Amino acid sequence: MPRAGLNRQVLVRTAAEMADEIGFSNLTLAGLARRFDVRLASLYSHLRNSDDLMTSVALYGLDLLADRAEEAVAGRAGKDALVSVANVHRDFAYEHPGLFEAARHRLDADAARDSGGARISRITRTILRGYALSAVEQVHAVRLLGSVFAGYPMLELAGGFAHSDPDAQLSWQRALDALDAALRAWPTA
Amino acid sequence: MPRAGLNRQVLVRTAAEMADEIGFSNLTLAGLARRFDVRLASLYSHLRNSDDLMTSVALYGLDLLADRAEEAVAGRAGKDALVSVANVHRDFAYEHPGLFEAARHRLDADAARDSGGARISRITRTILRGYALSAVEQVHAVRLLGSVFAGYPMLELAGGFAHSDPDAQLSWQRALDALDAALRAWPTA
DNA sequence: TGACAAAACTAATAGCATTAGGTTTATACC
DNA sequence: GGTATAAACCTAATGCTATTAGTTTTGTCA
Repeated sequence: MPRAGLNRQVLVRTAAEMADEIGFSNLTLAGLARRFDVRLASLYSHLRNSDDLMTSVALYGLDLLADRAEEAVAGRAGKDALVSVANVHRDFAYEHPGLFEAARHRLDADAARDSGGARISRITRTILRGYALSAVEQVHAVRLLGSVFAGYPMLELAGGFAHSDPDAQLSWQRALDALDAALRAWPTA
Repeated sequence: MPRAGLNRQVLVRTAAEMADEIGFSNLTLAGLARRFDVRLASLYSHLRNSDDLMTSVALYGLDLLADRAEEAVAGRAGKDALVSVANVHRDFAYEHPGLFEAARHRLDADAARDSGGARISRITRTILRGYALSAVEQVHAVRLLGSVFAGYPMLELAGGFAHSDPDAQLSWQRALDALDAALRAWPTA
């Protein structure tokens, strides 16, 4: 019988697809092994353990999101950049609910430092070049934006806004309008 | 040998404590049974299954949070109410990280409807009485506030803002200042 | 062709969840 | 006080996931 030809990258990418299909929290090594018609123990040639896979999927998701955010911000400024990057986050959550969930997987400090997460922070900061904020205030603003970029789609996917009257899409636009206004009139101490 | 004297409420309350100690995602029926020095199977006299426990803990957390938010908003208006309720969320996340995590556990539509989550939405809406927004715009604003109330502490606990230069507490105050400004100057279409 | 490393396997252990079915305990009633 | 009963708790068994140790197979390169 021929070999499956597994390697770390193929496993992580397939696990990422599975996470989007069944949810990151339902992802298992056993399920991944079944997907390749391979015995569970065989995966240990390529992965240290279960958490290694989960962490890798989380990092993969963060990188993918950072790539898209990078494209989205290129050549834009001000509200244009804000809306563009914000939509990348929300679209990503819809397209890749499993990876979006994975992105909240706890990373150790080392892994976190040079992850896509750190890149996303930097990208978010470039949005702010279109607004007049001091360096310190920029950090505050990045944190606020990050909260909304992560929090809004999370609540939306969790069904928090489900089928209630004003469309979630409209609320999202309003939220971005409000954030733009807040950034333009940023209250300095 | 005397009975443990278990019942659903005691189990859920203890599970809630355990969630805060070890994390909601590490909560297991087996661990709960050990806590009471009882066989795992015995729990099934009081709980339908594992998800029943998780859901119950989630609802317990939402109720507790809603109670605190209710107290916090009473007799306040405008920015005073905003800051007060916002701090309830953030303090809750620090005091009860497990329950805060549990609050994001997916609920079915029935359970969600009359959960503390729905109550929290209503409470958030009463904050807005201090600002001049139409009924529809209030819903948009509630969603924005909810995103920040959930998203900011989540990122903060996840270590997203960890030990980087401006204190997370200061960024939080700035975020609330900005939200207050955004609500006062809410951009209407 | 034969040696070697890596890939994949078998087998064993351990933990959690769940169900079926048997005991024990508290209690309510005679 | 004795006894019936429901509920609380138990044992036992099954199936799933994760992990490790040790073995066989396969591709490749000399």
